[in-house]
Amino acid sequence: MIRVLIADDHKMFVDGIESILKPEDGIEVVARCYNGGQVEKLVEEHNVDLLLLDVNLPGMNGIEVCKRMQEVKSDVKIIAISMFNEESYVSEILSNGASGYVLKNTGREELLKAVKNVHAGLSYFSEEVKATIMKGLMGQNKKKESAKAFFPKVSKREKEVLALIIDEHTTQEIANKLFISLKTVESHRSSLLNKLNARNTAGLVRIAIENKILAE
Amino acid sequence: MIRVLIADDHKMFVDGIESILKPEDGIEVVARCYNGGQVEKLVEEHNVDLLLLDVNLPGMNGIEVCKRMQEVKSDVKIIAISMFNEESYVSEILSNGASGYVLKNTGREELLKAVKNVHAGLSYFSEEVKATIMKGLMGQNKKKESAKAFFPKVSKREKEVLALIIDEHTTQEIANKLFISLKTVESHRSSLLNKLNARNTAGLVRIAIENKILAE
DNA sequence: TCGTTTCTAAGGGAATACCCCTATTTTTTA
DNA sequence: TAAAAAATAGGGGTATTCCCTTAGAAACGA
Repeated sequence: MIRVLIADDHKMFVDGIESILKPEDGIEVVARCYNGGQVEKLVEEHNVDLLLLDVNLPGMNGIEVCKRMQEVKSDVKIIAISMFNEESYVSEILSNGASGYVLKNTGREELLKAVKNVHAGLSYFSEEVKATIMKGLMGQNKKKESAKAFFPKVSKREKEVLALIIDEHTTQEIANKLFISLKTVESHRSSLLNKLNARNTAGLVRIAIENKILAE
Repeated sequence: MIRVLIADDHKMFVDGIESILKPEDGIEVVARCYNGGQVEKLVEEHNVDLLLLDVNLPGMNGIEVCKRMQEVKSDVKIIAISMFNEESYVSEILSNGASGYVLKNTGREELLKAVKNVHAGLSYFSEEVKATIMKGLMGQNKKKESAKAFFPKVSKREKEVLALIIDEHTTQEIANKLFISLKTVESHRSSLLNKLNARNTAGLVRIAIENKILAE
């Protein structure tokens, strides 16, 4: 018997899910709630196996609930449900412990399949959700390039120096490693500060990492 | 007519793809090659619309070829083909311009669908590939946590100081902002260097960002 | 309440980074 | 082939970080 808790602030929707799951053998809806804060308590009280969790809950949202569940009761499986097919929601909640993600326009058969799959230790995602993620993956590069363009290009030697700075080497150590003078390395550091618009080493490292300067 | 170039170092495999595509109306294999270096030249010479590209090519690998194509001929569509359903390969090549990713065990119908979809401006991925990516998304969190555990916990005040360091403030500026003495901030810096096992500011910033110390 | 951690702070000194300037040689690119 | 960019390097000085040691007060957990 799969013991299910439904958490969604739209009552009509909770009823809808329940009416789909109720006739099914082997599935029992043991509780329902309309905000995130109650989830933890109900999971304990009703010995819940699987949580159908709305991503956009009032109060404590779905992502926070997921994190909390991982900490206190990581054996409860979670399927995220959402109105929105948003890449950021999907990746956020999946990396915080959800095993499935279905959209609210999902039909009866698909929902049942999701519940059974996830309970069996597998994962389940709507086709649309998978498509969104793949699309996001493809888009990644373009955003980077537009952001990158704000910096004058960093030369090959500068990148070498930058890499060694990030790797915690001092100017003297860098000079020794590259067989050049201390003053030359200082020169490169100075250019880097200018080009990346940094005030000091801390900024240099942060900007270099955030903009993946070394990965070009 | 879709003008196709096949790039794969296994001749038998190239022949296989060609035999699938050849009988098809509207598709023509205009060239084939067995290493990455030749791709650019052949694409120009044969006015190629779509490139079927092996990810693991000798010499210049598929990912590099993709990057190059985006720079010099971004209207050529690319479908990546690979023996391996590896998350890193998939995300890498997709963020570098490929519109599809199919595995080498893909059947005739699926390959044709991929070619037609991608040529029409859509994308195409094998089911197994989509599953791999989703699985990868789910796994992200666990790795982070295990890495985090290696550090002693950073106190609240230390995090404030760390944040300001990363934001390019000097010790004096931080002291002023937090209404504490210069020496106190130095003390916090010193503890941070110890706790995060860093040699200097550069390391502090890198380690803090890589391990998302401030996001806890 | 008692130990532990955290936050606070200091002196003093060595090491490192940052800034200004200039300048030659090599490499790249238009 | 001339101009531009990159790599090299110096002098001289200031600012900042880093290291060592010590230590009181506050907050916190058991």
